Amino acid sequence: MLKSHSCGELRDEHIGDVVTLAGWVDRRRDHGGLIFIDLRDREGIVQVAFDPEKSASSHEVAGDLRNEYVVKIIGEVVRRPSGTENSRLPTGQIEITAREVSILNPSKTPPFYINEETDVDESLRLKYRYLDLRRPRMKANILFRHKTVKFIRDFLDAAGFIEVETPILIKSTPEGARDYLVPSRIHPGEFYALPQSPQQLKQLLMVAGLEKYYQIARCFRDEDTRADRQPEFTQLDLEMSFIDEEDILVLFEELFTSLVETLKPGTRVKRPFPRIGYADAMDRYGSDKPDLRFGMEIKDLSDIVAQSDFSIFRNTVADSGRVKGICAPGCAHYSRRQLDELNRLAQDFGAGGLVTIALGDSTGKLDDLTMAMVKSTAAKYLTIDEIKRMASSLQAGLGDLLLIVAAAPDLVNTVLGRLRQELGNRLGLADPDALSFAYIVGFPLLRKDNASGQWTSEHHPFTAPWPEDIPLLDTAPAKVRGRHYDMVCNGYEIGGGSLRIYTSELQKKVFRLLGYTDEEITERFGHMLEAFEFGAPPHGGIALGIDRIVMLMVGAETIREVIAFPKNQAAMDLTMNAPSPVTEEQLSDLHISLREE
RNA sequence: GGCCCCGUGGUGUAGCGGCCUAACAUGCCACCCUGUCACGGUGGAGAUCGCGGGUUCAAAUCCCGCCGGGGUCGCCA
Repeated sequence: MLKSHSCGELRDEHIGDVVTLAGWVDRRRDHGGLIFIDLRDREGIVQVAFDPEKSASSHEVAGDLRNEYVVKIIGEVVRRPSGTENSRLPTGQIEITAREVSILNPSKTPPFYINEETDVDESLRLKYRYLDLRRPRMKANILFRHKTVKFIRDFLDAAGFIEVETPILIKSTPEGARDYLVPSRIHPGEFYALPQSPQQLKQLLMVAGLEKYYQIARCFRDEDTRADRQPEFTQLDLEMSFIDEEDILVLFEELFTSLVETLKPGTRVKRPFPRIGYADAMDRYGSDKPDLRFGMEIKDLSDIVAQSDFSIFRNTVADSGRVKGICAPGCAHYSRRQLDELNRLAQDFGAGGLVTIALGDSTGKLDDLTMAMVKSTAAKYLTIDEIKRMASSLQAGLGDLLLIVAAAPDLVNTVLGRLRQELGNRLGLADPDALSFAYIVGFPLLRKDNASGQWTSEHHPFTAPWPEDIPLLDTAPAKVRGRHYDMVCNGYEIGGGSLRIYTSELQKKVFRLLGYTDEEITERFGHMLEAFEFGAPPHGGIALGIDRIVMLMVGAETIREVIAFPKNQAAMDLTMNAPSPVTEEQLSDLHISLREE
C-alpha cells in the first residue's frame, strides 16, 4: 500500500505518529507563508499543514497543488493549536504536519464541483460519472447501497437461504416486457434474451430441491425509462418451497423492519405492515401502490348526489358511473388560478373535469357552514344539505376544499388517486422520515387486454389461483383471484411475488386460458411443464427492487442516484457512450445485416 | 408516439422587447498574505444567450421548426 492510514480514520490517539497518506486534494488554502490542504480519500478528510520552516521543499510543492491532484504525503499527526480545532470534521482535533509530499498525478480542473453540493446538469454528471461519484452525496449513496445488500445477504444466509447465480443468456419469450436480445454466432438467426427476471430458473431450482434460494439478480427490460425504472436494474429475487403466503410476508416484514432499524435508525416504520385488498386499495386510494404516509382517502359520494339537481352528478350515477371525492385540508382559499390548474390536472389524468367546493375561509364546525360561505361553480345546483353530507363523508371542515370527480368507476378512482398523490406532495402531508410499507393482496389473476380482448396475466402465468377460485377458471375468469402479493412503500411498488402453480395440469389450463395453442405451450414452456412432472414441490417467492428501496432509504428522487453507472432517459450510457455502432465484421460473424429503415 | 418543463461564460443562476458593450456567485489564471478550514485581498481572462427561420426600427427576451436534457401517459408478463 502507498499509504499507512486512511485520511478519515485519524484521531487524537494517532498524535505523534508519522503517517503516510494518499488521496485527492479536496481544497487548498494558501496563506503565502503557510499552506493548508484538505486531503480526501474514501474514508474522509484530514487537514495537512505545509509550514516552510518544517519542510521548505514540501511547502514549495504544495504551492503547485490544485483541486483533485492525487498526492502522497508523509507527515506527523499533531494536535491542532488551541482554538483552531474544527468541530465540523471528525478529524478536526488533529492535522498532519507535512514532511514530504509527492504528486502522484495532476488533474485537469474538473467540469463541476467535487467539494460542493450544487445541482449540475445530469448529462454532464453522467458523462463524468467517475467524478460525480467522488462527490459526498453519491459516495454515501453507493456506500449505503453496499450496506443494504450486505445486510440482506447476511440476513438471508442466517435464515438458511443459499445464493445461486442464474444465467444472463437465456431464452426469449414474447410475453411480458420487450426482451433485450443477443444474437448467436454459432446458431445463425437465433437469439438469446437477457432475463427480465430469473422467474423460471428459480422455480426450477425449487424443483431441484434447493428449498430456499435467493439472488441479487440483474434484470433487463427493453421498455421506456422513468425516474424509478432503468433498462437494467437489480432485484432481490427469492423463492421457497413448502410455504404459504404467510411465510413470505412475515419473512419480508422482518427483513425490512430490521434493515431499516439497522441502517436508518430513527425512520418511522409501522408494524405489522398493513395488508390491503387490491379492490380496497383502488377504492380508497385510487392506486395499487398507495402512499400510506397520509390519509386523504377517496370517498364514494354517489348516493348523496344521485338525485341532485346537478345533472353531471345525477347523470353519471344513472349511467352506472360513480361520483367520488377527496378533501384537500386547508385549501379553501385556493385562487381561481390554482383551481384551474387542479382542473387541468384532472383532465390530463383522463377526467372530463373536476368539481371543487371550497368550504369557507375560516375554521370552525361544519354545522356552521352556510351557502354564502361556499365557493363552487356547482354551488347553484347543489343544496347546502348535499354539500354538508359530502363534506361530512369526506371528514372535511371549514377551510377545506373538496375535489369531486364524476366518471366511470375505474377512471374516477385513478384520477382521484393521482390528485391525492399530487396534493399530498404539494401540501407536504407525507412524513419524509417515514417508510410506510404495506402489502397489497387479492389481485385478480387475469385481466382482459384492452386492444386484443385476450386474457393476460395480471402478474405472470405461473401465479397460482386461489384454490377456491379454481372452478371459476372455466366459468368466470375475471373473478379468479391470484395468490399474488405486492409490497409497496411510500407510493412505490417495491416488490411483488406469488405462490406458484406447481402441477403440469393446472399450468396448462392457465396457458390455454391465456390463448396459447398446445404447440406454443410445448415450444415455450415445455421445460417447465415437464419439470412439474418430476415431483415439483409447492413453492412461491418474491422479487424486490433493490434500486427503489435504496432510493427510498436515502431519500433520492430517482434510482439513478443509487446506481453507479445508470442510463439516461434515452437508455444511453453517457460514460461509455453505449449503445454504439459495431463493425461490419462483427455483424457478419453474427449473420446479421441491418435493415433499411 | 402524445403531453408538460428546462437549455445564458467551466459550474450554478439573474435578466423575459430598447437601460445588455449581458449581471451575480463560484471556478480558473497572476500577484499578495504564517492558523485557515466555503480562508482573505488586488487584478485578469472567460458567453456571438442550444441550432435554424420568422415577427419587429430593435430579440437572450415574442412566434414557428429542429436538436439536447428531464418528468409523465402509453409501455413495464
